[in-house]
Amino acid sequence: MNSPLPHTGKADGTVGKALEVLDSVAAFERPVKFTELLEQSTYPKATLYRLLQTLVNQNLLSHDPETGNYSMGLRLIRLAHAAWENASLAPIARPFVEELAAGAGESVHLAQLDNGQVIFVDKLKATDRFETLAQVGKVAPAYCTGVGKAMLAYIAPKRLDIVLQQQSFFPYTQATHRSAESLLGELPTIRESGIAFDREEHEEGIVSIAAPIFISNGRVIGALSVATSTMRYDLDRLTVFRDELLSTADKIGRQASSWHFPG
Amino acid sequence: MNSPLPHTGKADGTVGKALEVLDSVAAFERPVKFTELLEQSTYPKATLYRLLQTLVNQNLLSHDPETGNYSMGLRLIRLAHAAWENASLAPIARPFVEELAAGAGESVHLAQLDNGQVIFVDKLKATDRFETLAQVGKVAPAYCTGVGKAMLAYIAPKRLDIVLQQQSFFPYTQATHRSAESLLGELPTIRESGIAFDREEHEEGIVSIAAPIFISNGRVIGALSVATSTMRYDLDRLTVFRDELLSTADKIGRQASSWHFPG
DNA sequence: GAATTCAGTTCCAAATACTGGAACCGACAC
DNA sequence: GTGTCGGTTCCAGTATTTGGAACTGAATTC
Repeated sequence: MNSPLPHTGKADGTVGKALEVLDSVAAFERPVKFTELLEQSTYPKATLYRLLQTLVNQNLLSHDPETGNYSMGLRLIRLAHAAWENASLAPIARPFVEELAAGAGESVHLAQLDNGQVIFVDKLKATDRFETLAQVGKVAPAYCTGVGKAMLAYIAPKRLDIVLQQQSFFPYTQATHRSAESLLGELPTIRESGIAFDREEHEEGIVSIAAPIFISNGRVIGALSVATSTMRYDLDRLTVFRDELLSTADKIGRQASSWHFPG
Repeated sequence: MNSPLPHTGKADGTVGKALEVLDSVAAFERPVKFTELLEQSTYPKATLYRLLQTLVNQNLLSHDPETGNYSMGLRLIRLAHAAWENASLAPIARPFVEELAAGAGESVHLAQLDNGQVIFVDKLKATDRFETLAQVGKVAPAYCTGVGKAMLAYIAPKRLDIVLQQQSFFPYTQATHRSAESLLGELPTIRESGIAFDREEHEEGIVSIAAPIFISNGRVIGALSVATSTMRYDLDRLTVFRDELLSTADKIGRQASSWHFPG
């Protein structure tokens, strides 16, 4: 479906290896056979086999004996529910996000940074009745999304260095930043205005206006954006959302602080 | 928040142990300190410490150095997205579920069986605009929910034995089955009608009518229910949903079969 | 302000689990 | 019947994990 996945660094211990395999199953985005995994893997047959077996035992993968296919396991969904409920910004932010979405009449995205990637923890679209949750958990690159850049503009310099390493700078569109330098050039502007734009950098025809969310000690913990299509709003007109967006981001930050949000 | 969690059997290898720890963090449903985990754990201090460290490295947990709290990691959400997208029934069933929800004007739940527990992979409520996804990933006992019993009625006898072991038979309400025998007594009735009822067995005031979903080889892969409150429908009147429910379950099953759904 | 706790972290030799080459198995094809 | 190709199992060598005990540093008591 899409391009180069920046891959996690060190695989410490067996657990790391198992997760690496789990990721590689996830990357296929469909049920996958042993052999397919094998040729894609650095591990020898026997090792991979045992790793898969462990994952299946643990219900992190499921294995259909009839077809020999491996697919993702339901235990992940259970675990993620716990993560979403009490470690993501989403439940705290929910009411504010709803309000913003209703007012704006466009999609609102709530994102956090995970390992140099943007991960969407909530998405709401005022119009569609049902659309939503197919999207939660989706990831996107940080360097070419509004929410991503909004967060990068404010993270600690040493963390920024690490995160920059993890960016692929794959040129999704004409407007995509192609290098760390190019991206770094934009960050001061973002800091000045407190707002980041996605100028069709990730997907042709999609633009967004994003704001960072801060916790009381000054750290960024997430970002919020209003995204829309160039069919309905051009870039300049996106600023109509600016004030609402900033005030919502602020409210979420306050709420998170009073909840002792981890970060 | 609720009662006894039936706990996974064997912890094979390091991966199993790590996941056990991960589960125990999840069970707290809030950020948790090292010590709290320690007293709850069977592992010695040093071991638990290293296990936690590994999980944090792997982004399955996050650790706030200021407060010393551990909480669930965002990587789980990313992984779960993959699981939800291509290993759960939800994306396949979505359109049918929407239709049913719209027609019924009540909540529709789509569930699968994981390790003897019911896990909700989708929930829709026709009325609320936003409610939904806080619920996806939630688990419930199989022995006292409509969807759970609908599935139990059709799984292979040897698998049923295992699953029965995993039930706690905790008496949530007056109507809850208190033993395997009691539960087994109901299953033939379910098989005759192709429909299972939740008669306020899990929660006072909540009732549901549920139907199993079969794949072409005859195996149950999930269940679908319409749930409502006794304020609006009493048990008998729930049967108004029967035909729609059965036909939707059937459509989902067909669709899943043609997609070579794992199971 | 020295003495005592206590949470959290590090050490290290012993115990254990993981590794991967090679051999094996069963199904299908030729 | 023989060959090939997924997939699974064996087993000795090796790398990881283990956990008692000792350490650190911050907070609490005396």
